[in-house]
Amino acid sequence: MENKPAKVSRVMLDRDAWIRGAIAILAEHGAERLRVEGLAKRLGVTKGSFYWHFKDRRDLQSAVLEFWKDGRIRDIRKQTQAAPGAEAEALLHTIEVYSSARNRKGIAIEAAVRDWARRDPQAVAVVEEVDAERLRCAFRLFLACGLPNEEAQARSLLLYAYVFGVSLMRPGNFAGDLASLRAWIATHIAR
Amino acid sequence: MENKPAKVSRVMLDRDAWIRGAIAILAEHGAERLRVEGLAKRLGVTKGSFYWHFKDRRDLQSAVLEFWKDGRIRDIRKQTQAAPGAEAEALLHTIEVYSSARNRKGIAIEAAVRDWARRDPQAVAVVEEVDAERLRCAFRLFLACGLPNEEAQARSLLLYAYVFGVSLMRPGNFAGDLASLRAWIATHIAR
DNA sequence: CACAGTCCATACCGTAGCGTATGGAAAGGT
DNA sequence: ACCTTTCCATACGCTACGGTATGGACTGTG
Repeated sequence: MENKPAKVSRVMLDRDAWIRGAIAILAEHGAERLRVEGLAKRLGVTKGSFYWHFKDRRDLQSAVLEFWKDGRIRDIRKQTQAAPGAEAEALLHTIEVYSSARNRKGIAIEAAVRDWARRDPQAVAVVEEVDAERLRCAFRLFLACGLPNEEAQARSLLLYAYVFGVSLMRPGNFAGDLASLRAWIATHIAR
Repeated sequence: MENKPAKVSRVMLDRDAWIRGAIAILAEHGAERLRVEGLAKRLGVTKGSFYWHFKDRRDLQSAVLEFWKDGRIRDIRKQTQAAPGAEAEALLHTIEVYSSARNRKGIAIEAAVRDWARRDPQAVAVVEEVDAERLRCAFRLFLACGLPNEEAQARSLLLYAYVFGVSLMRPGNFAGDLASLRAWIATHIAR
C-alpha cells in the first residue's frame, strides 16, 4: 500500500544533476563548450528544464565553480591529514596521489578550470583559493616534519608546482621507466 | 618625382600578419575563440581577405601551431646552449627565464596551446614535440654536469614539470618573499 | 591603354547557441 | 473535483560564426 514504487516515471532533475553533467562536459570539452542546449541534450531534456533550475548560463557556471572548489578543498584536506609522526609518509602519499595519472578525469577538470580562469574573474578567485589551500596543507606537513619556515614554504611550492606541472604535461616516451623517475623525484621533494 | 609616399594606403596583409594576429588572440582568449571574423576585425579587414590567404579556419590553425612549435624549439635551444664548464649556470639561467613571470604573454600562449591540445590531435603532436625537445635540452645539461643517466632524467623531468607548473599557477600571497623561495628551489633542482 | 594578377568588401546561406514566452503534464493539497 | 506547484516541451527571435560567390579597387606589365 504505502509502497512508493520508485517514482522514476519523471526525470526529476535537480540542480545537482545539472552540475554533475556540467562537470562532465567541462572534463571532456572545456569551459567554452559548456552550453545549456548541449548539456540539456546530454541529460535527455530540453533547455526549458534548464531555465527552470538556473537563472541563466552564468548561474550554472557559478554553481559549477563553487562545486569544484568545495570538492578540491575537501579532497586536499583529506589527503594530507596525517597522524603525528607520519607526516613524511603523508607527503609521499600526497605526491603519489596527485601526480599519478590514474586521476585522469580529475586532471582534465583541473586543466579546464585553470584555462577557464584565464578569462573569467570568478574562476580566477576559485583557482586562487584552491591553490592557497593546497599550499597551506603541504606547508603544514613540512612544518610538522621539523623543517624551518622558509624551507617548508619553498618545498611546498616546489611540490605543488611539480605535481601540477607533471599532471598537465605529456611525458610521452621521454624515459624508459617513468615510475622510478617519479619515485626519485618524490623522495627528493619530500625529504 | 620618384617620391613614393609610403604606400601605406593599402593594408597588404600577408600570411604572417594573420598568424601574428592569431597568436595574439590565442594569448588573450584561447584557441576556442580564434575565429576568422573576429581576427579579421582585429586586423581591420573583413574575412574576404582571410579566405584569400587561407583555405579555411583549419588552415590558419595549422599554421599557428607550426609557427608556435618552431619558435619554442628555437627558443629552448638558444636558452640552454652553454659553454663547456658553464652548464650549471645554464641550468639556473633556464629555470630563471622560464619560471619568471616576466614572460606573461608567452605563458598565456603556452597555456592556450596546451588546453588546445586537449581537443585537437595536431595540437597534441605539437605539444609533445616541444615537451620532448625541452626535456632533451635539460637532460643534456645535466649529463654535461656529470650526473648519471637516471638522475639526469629525473632532474630534467622535475625541472620541466616545476617550471611549467609554477608558470601556470597563481602563487598569490602564499609567501612573503617569493623571489628567495624561487632561488632556493632553483638551486635545489639544478644541483 | 588593355589586361591580368593581387588583395579585399559585400552579400548571402546555413548552423549553433542564448534567452524568453507560453503551454502542458503530473502530483499533491483542499 | 478543482487548483496550485513543480518540472519540462515547443516555438520564437536574436546574434555570432563558417564558408561561398561575386565584384571591385589597385598594381604592375605588355
